[in-house]
Amino acid sequence: MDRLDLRILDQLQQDASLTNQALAERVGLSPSACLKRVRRLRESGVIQREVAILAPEALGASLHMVVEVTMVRDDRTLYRRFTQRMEAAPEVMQCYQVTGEVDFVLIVSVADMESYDRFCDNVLDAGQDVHKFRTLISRKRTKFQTRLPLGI
Amino acid sequence: MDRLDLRILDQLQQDASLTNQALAERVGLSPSACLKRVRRLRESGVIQREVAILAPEALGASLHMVVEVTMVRDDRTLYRRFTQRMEAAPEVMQCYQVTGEVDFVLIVSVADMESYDRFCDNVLDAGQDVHKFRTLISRKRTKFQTRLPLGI
DNA sequence: CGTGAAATATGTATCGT
DNA sequence: ACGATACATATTTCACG
Repeated sequence: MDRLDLRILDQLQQDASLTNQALAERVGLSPSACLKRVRRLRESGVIQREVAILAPEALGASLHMVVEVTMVRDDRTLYRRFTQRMEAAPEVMQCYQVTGEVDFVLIVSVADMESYDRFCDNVLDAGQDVHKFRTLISRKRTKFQTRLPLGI
Repeated sequence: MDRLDLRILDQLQQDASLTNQALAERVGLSPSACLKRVRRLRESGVIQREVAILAPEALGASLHMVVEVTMVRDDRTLYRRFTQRMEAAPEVMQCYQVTGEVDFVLIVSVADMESYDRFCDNVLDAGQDVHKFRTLISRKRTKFQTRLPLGI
């Protein structure tokens, strides 16, 4: 993966709707050479997928929560079951396993408080594996980006 | 925004590289009708942008931090300056303004601990507005999705 | 990696409901 | 106002140099 690949990736991180022609021009390649690289980057898994980012406010999913989860005990099997449950829950946008007093941090998106209450009952408390959790209610998501710093 | 728009959005949330033809077929519209809707959804800002999601591990940006920030005092101007600083920092992927004992939660992506130390010095501590912060080091990001639950 | 031609997709105009 | 069909334009894709 060379400088050209990194430039391609950085462009696509910002705008994946670019045509291959326009992308090729920006990075200084012919369309065919550029396409070959993009395909290789997709197949190798560096480009995981291409997605549309929607405005949460326009869709009634504008309530974001940061949830700090502490497990009942430190146990691999318990952790695996928990992460699988989070994987299956559509409200859970992100799940980080962290070090320290807390075991997991979740980013959860819901329409309203009732939906969040249901989430707590049906997903968080459903496994007898969560000892306690603390919810930080987000009044405002002031930044949301998916662009990783590639250092180029 | 009707059921058809929601189906279009949910498809594009999952895969924005779908051709308009394939998308039209999936939602049961003619290509031209589908394209009109997609264009409208883009122009109205419901579709904010289309981006490539990259594998952080493949790019040496695999260290994720959850940072809880407490400000020196509750002050609108201070908050605005802080959010602007976070907006400008490429390491800050997300910034949530939250209620409770903590004022902000950040999701930060860096290559290594040295980069994170530099970030703390040059960005977090640079404004004399942060009273204290707590870093939760992520050992593993077990889920990362951008797909909002649209309830369809 | 680049060129050029065939295959495909996008975008537009027009008509019908 | 919205969707379908058909046509013109643009893009993708592949064989070859």
